[in-house]
Amino acid sequence: MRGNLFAVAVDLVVLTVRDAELCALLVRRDTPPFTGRWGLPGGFVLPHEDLLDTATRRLSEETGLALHGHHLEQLASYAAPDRDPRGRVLTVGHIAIVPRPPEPIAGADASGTAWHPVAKLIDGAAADALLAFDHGRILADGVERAQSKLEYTTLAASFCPPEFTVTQLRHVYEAVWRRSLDPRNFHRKVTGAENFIEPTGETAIRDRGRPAQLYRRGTATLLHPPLLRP
Amino acid sequence: MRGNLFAVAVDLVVLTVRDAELCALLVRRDTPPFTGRWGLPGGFVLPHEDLLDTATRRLSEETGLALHGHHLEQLASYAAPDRDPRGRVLTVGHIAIVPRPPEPIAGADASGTAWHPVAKLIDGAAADALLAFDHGRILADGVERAQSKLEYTTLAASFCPPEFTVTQLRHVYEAVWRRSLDPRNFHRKVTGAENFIEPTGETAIRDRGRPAQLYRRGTATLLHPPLLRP
DNA sequence: GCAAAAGTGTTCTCGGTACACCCATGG
DNA sequence: CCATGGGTGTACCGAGAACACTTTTGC
Repeated sequence: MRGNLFAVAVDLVVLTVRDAELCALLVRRDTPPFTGRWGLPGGFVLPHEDLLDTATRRLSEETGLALHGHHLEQLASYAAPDRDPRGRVLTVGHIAIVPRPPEPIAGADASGTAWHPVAKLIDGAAADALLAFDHGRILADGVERAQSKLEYTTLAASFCPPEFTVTQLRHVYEAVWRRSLDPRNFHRKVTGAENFIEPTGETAIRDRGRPAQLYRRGTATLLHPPLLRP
Repeated sequence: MRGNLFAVAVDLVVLTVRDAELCALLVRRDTPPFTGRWGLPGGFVLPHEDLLDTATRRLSEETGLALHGHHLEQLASYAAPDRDPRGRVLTVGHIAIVPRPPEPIAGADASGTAWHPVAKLIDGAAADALLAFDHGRILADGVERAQSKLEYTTLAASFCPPEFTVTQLRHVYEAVWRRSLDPRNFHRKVTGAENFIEPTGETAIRDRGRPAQLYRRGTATLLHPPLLRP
């Protein structure tokens, strides 16, 4: 068909919120190229796999978390001729959103697998050079996608455990957007949005202050009306 | 590195507005597979090319239009194992926006190259089966992307010639969204948006009615505030 | 009772919609 | 002067921001 062929890989921007910070999962590379540098989890697409199959498989292999209910979507493809010193490799970036997982990461097949706050990886002056390959760019694109999808979809709930409070949900928005929001207006907006979250009837146990109502994810995927960044 | 390699192609959803309809450029295939069927223009990525290079080259080869100022962006990648009967082919879909071009299409290297209204290609019951490969899906994704980008970017101006009237711009919105808009409110919104369009000082010649002010594209790429679909 | 956090009500303002109205041209 | 389309003014309405206020718990 054509003489010039590509290896095709999938890379994952796996995002979660820990301690009020948006974090990405990185693996320390133990083989060339870029040995010793941090990079995105990922791997090559096998003969029978579609792209999301590969992404799902690698996510479970590297985090030990099966993808039940976790959000996973394609981001963009990267294929600059010189992006991999080994030869022509096209990678399809994906973003995955997971609730804060138990630690250490169970079942990970890479020894050096850790969560890193994205702020330092993106804002820094020489941020591009911190990660292997063009993973700094892919990470930045993934974070931007997540930030904008919080506005008009219910993606934020994917960062939360099955049952959560409105305040927890607000902390997700604040961590991803890196802005603080008015708790009172936020409360009204998310409880007013159609099928964004639905009350369980239970309340959360707290050390002090009024107990908060618990909610679970609703059926909506699009937000009407959207929650725009200030 | 890995035994399983892919051919990598680029496919183009080239959009324009003709006679108040959103149209896509299709080519009639004269080689297998899908001989005789319509498909998106596109081609394989050459060894030295990045994805946008291939897209730019194929756009100019198939439409005769150089990409000066035309909008071109990546859409998504498609790599289902059975999407091409010849073997494993990954294609990176792109969308290109062009002003209404002179006809017939000059310099096209494919004899059967024609504009088709997208409505019939997408709405129809068996719309998926009309085009070669998974091009029906790629086209639908491209149209959806264009529709949503009209809301929060200045993309609509890319459908217009260098100088245009507010009414022409409104016809773009109406064709892409397939909704009619209030001409008076539309006028105020687009002339009020920062750096969306700027007046040339000239007026358009009309057969009847008050002459319209001419505008050119402004410097903004994002729309503040956005123009939301009703 | 007091502190702390959840949740509600009220006011102001701004952007969207609907639509009446005026302007500039050809015939 | 009339038809036609370009462009402006205005009144209403709903959503967002700011913030005072009430509720429910632990100590």
